Amino acid sequence: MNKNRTWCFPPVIPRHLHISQTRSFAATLVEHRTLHNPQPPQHHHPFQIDGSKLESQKNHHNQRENRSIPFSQAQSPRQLLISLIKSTTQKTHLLPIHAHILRTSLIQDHSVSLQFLSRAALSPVRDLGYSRLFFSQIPEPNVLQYNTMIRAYSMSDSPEEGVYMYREMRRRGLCPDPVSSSFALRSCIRVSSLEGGIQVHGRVLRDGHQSDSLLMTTLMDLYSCCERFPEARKLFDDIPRKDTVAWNVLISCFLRNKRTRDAISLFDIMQSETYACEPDDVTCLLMLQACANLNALEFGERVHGYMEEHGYSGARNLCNTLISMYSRCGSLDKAYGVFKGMRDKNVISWSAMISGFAINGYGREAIDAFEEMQRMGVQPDAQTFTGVLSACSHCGLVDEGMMFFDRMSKDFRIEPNIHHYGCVVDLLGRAGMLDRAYQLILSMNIKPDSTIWRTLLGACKIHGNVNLGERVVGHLIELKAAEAGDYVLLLNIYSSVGNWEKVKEVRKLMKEKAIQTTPGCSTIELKGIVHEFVSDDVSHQRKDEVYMMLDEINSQLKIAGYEVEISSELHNLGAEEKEYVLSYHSEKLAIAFGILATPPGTTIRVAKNLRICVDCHNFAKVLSWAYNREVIIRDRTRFHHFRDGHCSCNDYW
DNA sequence: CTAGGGTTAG
Repeated sequence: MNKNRTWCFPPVIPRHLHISQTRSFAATLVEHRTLHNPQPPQHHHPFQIDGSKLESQKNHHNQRENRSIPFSQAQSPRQLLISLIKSTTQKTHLLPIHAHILRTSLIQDHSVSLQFLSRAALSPVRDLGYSRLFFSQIPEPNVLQYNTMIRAYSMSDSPEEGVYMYREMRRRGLCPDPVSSSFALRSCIRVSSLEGGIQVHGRVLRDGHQSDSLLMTTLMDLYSCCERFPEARKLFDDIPRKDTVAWNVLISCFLRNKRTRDAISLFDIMQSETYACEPDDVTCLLMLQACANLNALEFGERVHGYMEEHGYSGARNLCNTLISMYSRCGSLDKAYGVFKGMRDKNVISWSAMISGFAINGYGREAIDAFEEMQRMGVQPDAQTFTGVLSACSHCGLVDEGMMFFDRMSKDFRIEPNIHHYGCVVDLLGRAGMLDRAYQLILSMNIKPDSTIWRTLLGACKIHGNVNLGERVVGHLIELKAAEAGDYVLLLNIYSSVGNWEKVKEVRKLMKEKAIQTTPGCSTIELKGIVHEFVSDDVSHQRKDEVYMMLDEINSQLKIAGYEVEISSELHNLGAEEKEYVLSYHSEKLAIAFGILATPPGTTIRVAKNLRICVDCHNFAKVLSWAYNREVIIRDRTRFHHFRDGHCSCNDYW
């Protein structure tokens, strides 16, 4: 309870403190405490008026002579020195104490030096060089003092020093306790050193600390950060009594390893009778992230409900995650509802809302929100601009986008990062200004990454620019980052201009390099369960019905005027073959399943891992009109809201 | 005589 109590002002520290003076100093502190203790009540509280600190300090000293200190509250000078150290917040206040400790040999007092060390090494002072100096003056540092140093290093810019100190304490014959190992592991995680972590793990086992659940969760974190999920899982299974945090760590392991569906399933498993573990706010946060990845709107709503029941729905970080989840699930109105209901919106809230508008195709609203946030006195940061610029690129607002890009560094002093450049390249590329986009990439003072080249390649595909497309693929190959999708894009560029020779060449190249194409995969959620389809999928339990339904839809849509779009996704197959391949794209299977399994009129929400193709885009457009269904498809980069034969996006027509 | 450790937002 008293942990949070702080002094109203930092006690004045005498320049040259001698041990004889410590007593009066101590008396000051005791008095200080009695003054601020609500019991017994003071008839006159000197600190109630703001800005009168100096004045009250004077009163305080004047009153000292008259005020008697109750004997029971008097403490030893040593303990008071510790309290004094604990209450310091600045390095300048530590210096005279340091001198005093050295002069009086109190440095040998482990408790005193530990307190001093943790003040100097951890926040708010956090001076590593200084604490290192102090540490070297301690004659025989003990485990706790080492731990403090390791902890400080693990949070610093040179975490590897933490591991070094961990080894050093062993050399000095000290046996690290679980806490030492846990801090050393943090250091390993920071530098993602799996070998270092495994060594610490080995020591942990030899020291017999394998039943320490806090240490085990840190180890899980290590393995999951180093992409060793099975090891992390094994550790979790061996924890005898798993608390909520242990579950949370497991969930975050699943999320980090892209096993989103498994992460979601843990929400119910942890609450089951076997484990009887209550999800907390962090669990909810992780669940919402999982929902956003999976487009699992219904499950997200369930988590939202759980949050409301358990009183977490007011937390700002959770609301921000809710905004992101709802908008990334294509439910912009719900996202906006949460946003509007928030009392204290920060940059993150505003940016989340702006990005939400952006991916759902509401460019104007995104820009309005950007203006509004500044009126509310919230300063945009780098990520806010990512949202604004992507809004402009998705909605084809070229002039506005360029203006924001310009103002970003000029008015807001934010240097463009790779994401900003990516948005602008996309913006220029879509608008057909391919050369300008190319020049922009060449002029960046950051090294272009594969994503940015891929963006330009996509624009080359839209505008059928063979020359630049080839150059861009060259850059990707140079970066050793060329993926299957890039070759497919190049292939499509060639076929869109009918260059079959080149198409053949690329195909051969892909075969030689044994490049595996990523299978298209679409998901649709029904009653909280996420169903997954890949092209030509035959694994779904209702596949026969789904295929039959798809055939029926195809014949209905043909009547409505839909034609299989052959010209742009041309591979040099026969026309019939082409039609066959295209008709079982994963998103079509998912949509067919949606029509099959939901009552008429229900909105169909599908998420796809790749970009939607022109044919499927047409398919969805006609279907939204013919079947009178709203269809919302989330592809790799954005949402397509289909209604009455139209789409919210301007990518295809 | 007591000290210190785990998950988490756009």
